[in-house]
Amino acid sequence: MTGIDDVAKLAGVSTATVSRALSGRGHVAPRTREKVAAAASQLGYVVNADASSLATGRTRNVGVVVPFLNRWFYTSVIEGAQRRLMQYGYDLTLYNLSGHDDERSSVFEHFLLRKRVDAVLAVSLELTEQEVDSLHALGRPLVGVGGPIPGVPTFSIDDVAVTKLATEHLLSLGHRVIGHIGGDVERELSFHLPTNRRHGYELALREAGIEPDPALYYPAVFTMESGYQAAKQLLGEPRIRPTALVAASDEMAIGAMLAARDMGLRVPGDLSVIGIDNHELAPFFGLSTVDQHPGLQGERAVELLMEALQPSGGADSVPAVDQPLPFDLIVRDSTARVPLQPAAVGSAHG
Amino acid sequence: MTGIDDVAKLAGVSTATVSRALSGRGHVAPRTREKVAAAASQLGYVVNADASSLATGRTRNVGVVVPFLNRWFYTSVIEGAQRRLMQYGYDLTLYNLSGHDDERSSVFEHFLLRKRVDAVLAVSLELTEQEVDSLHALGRPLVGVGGPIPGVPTFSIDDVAVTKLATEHLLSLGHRVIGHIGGDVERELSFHLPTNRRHGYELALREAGIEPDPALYYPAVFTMESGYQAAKQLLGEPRIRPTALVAASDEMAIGAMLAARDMGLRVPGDLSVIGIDNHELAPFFGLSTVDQHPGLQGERAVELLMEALQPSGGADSVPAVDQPLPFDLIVRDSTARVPLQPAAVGSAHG
DNA sequence: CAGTTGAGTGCAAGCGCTTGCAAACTGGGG
DNA sequence: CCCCAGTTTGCAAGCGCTTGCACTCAACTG
Repeated sequence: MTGIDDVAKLAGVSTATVSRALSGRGHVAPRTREKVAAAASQLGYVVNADASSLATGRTRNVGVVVPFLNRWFYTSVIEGAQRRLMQYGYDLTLYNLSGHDDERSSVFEHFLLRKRVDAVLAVSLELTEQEVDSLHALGRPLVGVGGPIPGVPTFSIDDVAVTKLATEHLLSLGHRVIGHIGGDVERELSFHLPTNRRHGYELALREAGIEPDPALYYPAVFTMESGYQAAKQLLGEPRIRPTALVAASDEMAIGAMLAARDMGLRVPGDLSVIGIDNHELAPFFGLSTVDQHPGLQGERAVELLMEALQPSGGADSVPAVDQPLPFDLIVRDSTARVPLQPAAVGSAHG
Repeated sequence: MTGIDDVAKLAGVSTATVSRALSGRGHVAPRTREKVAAAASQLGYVVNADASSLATGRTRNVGVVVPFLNRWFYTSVIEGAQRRLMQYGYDLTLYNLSGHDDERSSVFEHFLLRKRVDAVLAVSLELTEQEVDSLHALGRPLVGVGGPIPGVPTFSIDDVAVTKLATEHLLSLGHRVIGHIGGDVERELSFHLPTNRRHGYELALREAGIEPDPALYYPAVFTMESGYQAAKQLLGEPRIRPTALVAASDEMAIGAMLAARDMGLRVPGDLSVIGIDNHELAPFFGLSTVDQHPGLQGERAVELLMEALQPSGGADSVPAVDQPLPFDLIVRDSTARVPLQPAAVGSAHG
């Protein structure tokens, strides 16, 4: 393995100069820099990350912790984060918490704390105060995505506003009986997201002068199948028949569309459906939705992390507040004007 | 930050003993070991990974390289790999190649080569000889998953056999006119996978005495939407009407099921559909498929990597051959006996 | 022209851990 | 009681890089 000494020898300078020339730190004469660069590339020299880390205390590596991996949202965030990290010359070490609880503590105690990473990005994780403290104790910046964490700078979309927007879209199309398929509050994984989304739905209704009917809400678990079943319940109820459904995620919304179809309802002819996410399948199903740009969330989080890693200011240079992220209504084919009531058909056409 | 010296002082021994006691290498008296362990946990000491790596040359970190992240197969492999790595006490550094080509060379030149990882797991990647060489030059074991790489130990499923099995399932149900939705050969990303799967399909037919009809094949790109469109083409052709479809992936198969439904065909009443993967959505859609256990693939790959990392034997201790992986036919609701021909209905019931 | 400044470079002391070597100790056999 | 083999421990030399400090030298300043 070629080391810095080999390069120094070939370039006819000291290792100190090689280090400075290659890292760009300190003063090096342009000609010297060229000589060093030439020698390095001739030898195929790449700096040993461990030695460098040991000497500097910086690893150029950030840890990304996710509660699940096999979900579109998380992989999108990771992808965005990775894209940016690579531009900054950083590696990404992945910690996946899916599985048992002991895996979680294991991650925190043995992996993250080993000084392996310069910073940590927590995706949709509600960290305990203790976990936040242990991370802070290491002097490692920590940024969250997907929801607010007390004492930690985070990025998240305003779940209330997002669902409110989706619901308002339906209201603007004339819908008045709007159902909601939301996350099961009992098993809220993160940030009261299901609750917030339900609040947004109810808020929009109330502002439109409609009192939310509990019978129009059905809990589900953020999967297509669960959305399917929830929709069947909601649509099968003969006493209250919604003309539109807002689902707390696109996967649930797609499940609802399939359920509607299986029940002989046309979307959007008989039923409008809107989701939240802009999942990769949304275009295929023609699903109207609210895009929450998860890739962007990852990118922004990394940018903040990099800022916090600047020596100027230190870990406290970024305020520990939650920053709202943009979201956009995307109207496709699953939402339309409210169907004319049977009774009204004649008059409308007459 | 507490270091090994602090622990040594507290335990009343030398740093050498602490190191040996904590790592389990070398002889340490049981009582000493206990004292050290107590001291370490009292101080919350965790070994500095960089220093340890520098001293030993081992990083306890493996690099996992994937061509895409946002695909069920890849995340499943990663999840499996991560699970095992964590058990071995290893970290997983993720390199995602999706995006531009320069990202790919960047990964190889600047990231992987920085001695950051002890070993590399390449998922569904056709590496160039040069890339393999540069990895080998580092003395880092390399294992592949998802297809054979010359000179590299790999795990992969036998794509020919898998599709053959799926097709034979259909044949055993009496189907004789079976269509195939396969990957587009023009844009084969990895390992001639689409071609192999098509071969398996054709092989099964030939063994059953049926000559494959090119008109029954339609290329697609492994997405639900693409499968949907391919199925529409295949099913819309009035001259040859398949009674069954084998798709090279579950996502395409699901797209095909939706297409069939949109065309007024019942699955499996009028059309049987089978996919390959056992995608997480397969159960919901009742899709018959062939499970290829991607999580297991990741786990097995890690096990092989760990074996190759054993000092006994070195990087050459594992033979550079492709090992086949198990796969299982999973019959759900999308496949059934071939529908009785209209002409045969009377006679059958008569 | 002496004094000041700053660029450019090298020396060498770490960074925190591992491990070869040797010393110290233990116990059993002759 | 001495010697030998085996066990337990400590010393100290790295691992490959970074960087404070000191030095040289050229370009300015007044």
